Amino acid sequence: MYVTLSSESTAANQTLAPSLVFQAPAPQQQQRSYATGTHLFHEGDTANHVYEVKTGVLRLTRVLENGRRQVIAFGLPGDIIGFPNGDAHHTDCDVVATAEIVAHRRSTLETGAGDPETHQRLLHAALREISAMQDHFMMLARKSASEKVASFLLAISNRTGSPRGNFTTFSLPMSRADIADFLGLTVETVSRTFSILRKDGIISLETPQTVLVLDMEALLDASQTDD
Amino acid sequence: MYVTLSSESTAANQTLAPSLVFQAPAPQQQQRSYATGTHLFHEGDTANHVYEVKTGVLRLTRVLENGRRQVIAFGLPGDIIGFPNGDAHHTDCDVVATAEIVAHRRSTLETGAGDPETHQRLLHAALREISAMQDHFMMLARKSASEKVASFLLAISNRTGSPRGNFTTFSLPMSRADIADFLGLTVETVSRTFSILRKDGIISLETPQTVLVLDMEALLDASQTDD
DNA sequence: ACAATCAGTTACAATTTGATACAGTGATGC
DNA sequence: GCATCACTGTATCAAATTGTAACTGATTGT
Repeated sequence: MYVTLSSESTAANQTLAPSLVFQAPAPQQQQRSYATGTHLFHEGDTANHVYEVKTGVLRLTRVLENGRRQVIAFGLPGDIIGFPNGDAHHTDCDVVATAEIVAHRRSTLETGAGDPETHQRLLHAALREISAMQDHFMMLARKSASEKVASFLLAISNRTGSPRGNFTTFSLPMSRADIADFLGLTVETVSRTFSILRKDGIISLETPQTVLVLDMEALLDASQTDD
Repeated sequence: MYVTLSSESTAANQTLAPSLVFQAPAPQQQQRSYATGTHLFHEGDTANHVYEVKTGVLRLTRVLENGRRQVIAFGLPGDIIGFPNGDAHHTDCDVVATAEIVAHRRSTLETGAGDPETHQRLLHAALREISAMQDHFMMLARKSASEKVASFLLAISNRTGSPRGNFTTFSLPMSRADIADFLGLTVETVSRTFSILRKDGIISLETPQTVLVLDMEALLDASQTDD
């Protein structure tokens, strides 16, 4: 049981989707490029595909009536996103940094028909997603602001960082507001925490969007124990 | 991308599970009863089954080294829990209130072999799980303490409540500490918030574990807008 | 019967985070 | 060139939540 926002049931007693019609073996799925700002789908759209990110960055968001927004996840290279609930997407999805994406038919996820190997791959991606989200729960609920920001930088660094001398550098294509809405903080708090990390000599910002990690060990500490 | 606690990859580039050996059609899965306090599995255990809750309440938890604990979810009747990541469970699972449970083989989730209908049902449960967890993100990150507690009571009420005159009543088999660790609060804050709801005439506690909702409308308001 | 323990509750102080306001910077457009 | 706008960073103050500690009532064991 989770505390869902609407009253829609999360129980297992909902009706099964009608079995899908047979489809001819899928042609080789093609990779397409999407520019920054492009919407891949909106909340409520019929979900025809799940998306595999090859390069670039996507952003999954949900918005409440009162304007409160949550960035559910960022889609980095290697991620598969857009898992549907029933027939519909339940988040919005935008491109944050120009992305190369492979779209897989939803039927490939739901039935093995035509491409059992990809079916398995997508199924396992969904299970891995559940596991990763469970970890993220702990982060949202049990970490302080500075731990959250440090953890975030560490995660991006591990996924997209490249070495520069003894240091590691990476870009943050998303805005401070996106980071705040992802971590459950305000922009001010995110900004404050970046400043502290700079003053402590742990990171350096070449531009607001370019991070240089000066002391990876300290960043790791900061992600686990509060200062 | 999520901010996972360890550095384990959440990317899609991990190796595929070896294809599973053929299994004879599953015999009718039997329902078993588990007493309060029983452990269904621990973090790291090999995952052989996923569990469908028929009656009772389960609790999924993760613990950090420093003692911080997160209750990931409660398993209420209708829920399917214990989705594995790779071969292993990534949470602990305990019985909070004596439960009747049907165990489904993991292979039924991962391959359709033997029981394609249950395979579909489990797959859809996993996708519904992802959606429900995304909603829960917003709750953990963007709701105040009182909104969280009200939302929680509302969710339990909707799932397990029974009418008593014009009111609704239900039991809370989990401790205040469990509720706090589920909502990302402290026990004191949970307790305080219960008291406020009582003083406002929204709920009444016959015992600390038995809730009577006196004003469902007000509880719904409290779950969405802070007082 | 009595002490010990534990869950829950309450009060108060301490701390963190959020809200507000404002300044600096770079991009865009007229 | 200059105004405008979006984004970022900083400081100050207010509000919410946590931490600490004390207290209650129920339960357990001796």
